[in-house]
Amino acid sequence: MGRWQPDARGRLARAALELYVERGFDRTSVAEIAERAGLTERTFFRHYADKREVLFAGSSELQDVLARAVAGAPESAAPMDAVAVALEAAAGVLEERQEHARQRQSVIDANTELQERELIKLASLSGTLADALCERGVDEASAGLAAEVGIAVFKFAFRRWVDRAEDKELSLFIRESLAGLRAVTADA
Amino acid sequence: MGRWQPDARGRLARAALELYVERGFDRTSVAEIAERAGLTERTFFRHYADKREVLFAGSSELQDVLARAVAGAPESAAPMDAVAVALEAAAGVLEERQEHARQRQSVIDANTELQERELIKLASLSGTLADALCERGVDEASAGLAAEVGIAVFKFAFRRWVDRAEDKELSLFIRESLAGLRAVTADA
DNA sequence: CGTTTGATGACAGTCACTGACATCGCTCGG
DNA sequence: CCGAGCGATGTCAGTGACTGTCATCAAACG
Repeated sequence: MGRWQPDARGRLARAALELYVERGFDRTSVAEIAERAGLTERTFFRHYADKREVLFAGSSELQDVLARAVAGAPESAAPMDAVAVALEAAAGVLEERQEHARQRQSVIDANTELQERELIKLASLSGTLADALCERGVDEASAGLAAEVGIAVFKFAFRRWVDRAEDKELSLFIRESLAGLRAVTADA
Repeated sequence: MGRWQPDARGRLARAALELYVERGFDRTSVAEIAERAGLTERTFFRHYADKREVLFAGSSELQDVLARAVAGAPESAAPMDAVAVALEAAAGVLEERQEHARQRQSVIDANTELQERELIKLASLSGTLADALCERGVDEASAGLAAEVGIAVFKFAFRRWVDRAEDKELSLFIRESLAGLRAVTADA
C-alpha cells in the first residue's frame, strides 16, 4: 500500500459522490471523503477547489463540446440553429452516463449550495456559447441572447429528462423544448 | 447608547454594503460588519442566514412584484406577454434605486460566490413567474419555458443597463431584448 | 412593581479552506 | 548503482463562517 495509488483525483470524486448519496452533502465532511479515498483532507483541496467542485469537474468537457459544435455547425445555420446543434451534442455526452447523471442530480437537488454551483456552471456554458457564436460573426447582442436562451432551454429539457424514469432521449426533450420556445415566443 | 438602537437589520445591510464596496467581499469579516452596525457577529446571523444573503434581502420584494404583475395582466395576454409585463414592473422597482443597484452589482461582479447567490435568486424568480403563469391557466410546460426564457431576457437586459453610464431606462432594454429574442428565435 | 417576551450578548465548538514546511516516491543524468 | 531534482502527498497551525446554548437586558403588559 504505497503512498502513490493511481488516480487520486478519480478516487476522491467517487468517494465524494458515494458519501453524498449515502449521507447527504452537508452530513459529509471533507475529511471523510479523503479517508475513504485513502488520502488526507489537504490533498482533497489540492485536486478540487472546494467541497462542491468535486461534483462539477466534468463541466469543462461540456464546454469543449459546446464550443466545438457551434464552430462546426454549417455556415448557413442561423445563430439559434447553431445553438441547437450544440445542445444536442452536449446531450450526447450526458446520455452516455445517464445513471451517473441521475444520481448526481439527486444529490444536487437536495442541497441549495450545490444548486448555486450548478447554476454558475450553466452560466459559464452560456458564456462559452456566446463566444463561439461571436466567432462565427454573429453580433454580440444576438449571440448573448441566443446563448442565454439556449441554456434556458437546456435547463428546462434536462430537468424533464432527469425527472422521468422512462428512457426517452435527452435530445428529444431538447427538440421539444426548442419547438415550445418558438411557440411561446411566436404569438404576440 | 442603549442596547436597543432601531432598525438593526437595516444598519447591518448598510454596513455590509459599505464594507463590501470599500474593501471587497472576501476581505470583509462578519465581525467587522457587526461592529460597524454596533452589534455582534452572532446578531448578524440572526438577521441574515449568511454573509451573502445581506445583499439579496430585497429579492422577495421582486418576487411579489412579478407575481402580482402576471396575475394582473389582461386575460387576453399570451404567456410571453404576461411575462413581459412582469419584467417591466420589476424594472420599475430597480430603477427607483438605480445608484444602489449599480453599487451592489459592482460588488457582486467582483466575487464568484455572490454571483452564485444572484443566479439562484434569479432562478427562484423564474419559479415564481412559472407558478403565476400556471395560475392563469397556462400549461405547465409553456409556463416553465416562458418563465425561464423571460428571466434569461431579464438577465441580459439588466446587464446592459448596469454596464452603461447613460441613463437609458431599464424597461427600454427589456423591450429591446424581447424584440431581439423574437428575432433570434424566428428565423430557422 | 413583578412578569413575560423578544432581541441581543457571550462563549464554546465544528468545519471548510489556506499557508508553510517536511517527506516520500519516481525519474533521470552520471 | 547512486544521488539530485521534482511532483504529489502528509502534517500542522491558523483564519473565519456559521451554530447551539445560555445569560442578560429593554420594553410591553397586567
